[in-house]
Amino acid sequence: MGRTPCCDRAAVKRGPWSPEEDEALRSYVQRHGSGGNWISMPKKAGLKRCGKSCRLRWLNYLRPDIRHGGFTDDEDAVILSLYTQLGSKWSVIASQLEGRTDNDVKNYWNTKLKKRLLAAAATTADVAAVSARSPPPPVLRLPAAAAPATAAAATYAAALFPSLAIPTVKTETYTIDDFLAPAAFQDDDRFAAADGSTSASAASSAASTWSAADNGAAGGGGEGSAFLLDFCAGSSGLGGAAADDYLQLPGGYYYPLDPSLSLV
DNA sequence: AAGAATGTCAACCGCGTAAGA
DNA sequence: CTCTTACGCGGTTGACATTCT
Repeated sequence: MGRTPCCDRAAVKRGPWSPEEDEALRSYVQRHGSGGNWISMPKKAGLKRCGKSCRLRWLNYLRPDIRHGGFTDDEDAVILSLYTQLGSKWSVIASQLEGRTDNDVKNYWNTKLKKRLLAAAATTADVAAVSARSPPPPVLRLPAAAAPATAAAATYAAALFPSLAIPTVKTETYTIDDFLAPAAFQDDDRFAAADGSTSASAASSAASTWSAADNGAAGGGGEGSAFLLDFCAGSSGLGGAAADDYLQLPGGYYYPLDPSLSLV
């Protein structure tokens, strides 16, 4: 039992697009747009393709404002920072990079940036020690219900890429039950809790109330406990900074553009 | 030179969800 | 309110290119 296919697979062409198909799609979309309906569009454009395939081809390759390859250091920093704060929200991350698609960012992360991160971790003794306690690498998985940015994750990224400015802003303190972190973070003294205690002590105090089943999004292999995280969210309490100083992200989150805005 | 291994990236799959009937 | 349809997204696959042995 599977989901009903969006189109008749036997009747549509699949695989790589030919230049002729590209031109047919490009000229149709430029003349008429998608018509608000990608499913019916291929037929109108004279293409034997699934509508989803057409949409993907247009969004990821044919759009005139697309840039491919050649990611800059600044883009690396944004990707790294947003990934550590938001996780694999590729569409959100890509929306902050002009001309980049979610597919491009995702591929770039999976094939290059992640490896650089691991390589950096391997050459940094203390970071490597953290990684060794909880392989795979300590990517923070955010609670599905709240998904706040995390200063701890940004701090970790800063430890790996000291030359990059990875800002965070603390606007509110949440209770220890609200946020969970991978085991790799929990007994590392560099990740201080908002109340001034270390994450280790915070984790220890909360250990009795946490279990792996409590939050499947917590990651870190299932072991571990909660710890208090600083985070940036919401439009109130941005420390008096102008709204223009922040990227507004879906869900009411804000990403500080100026490193000097770090309030943690 | 040839085959194997690895890297890259376009494309596909299927799920969640918004919108409309 | 329920059901259907289409869109958007993240995860995964597979073809092709490149590097290694």
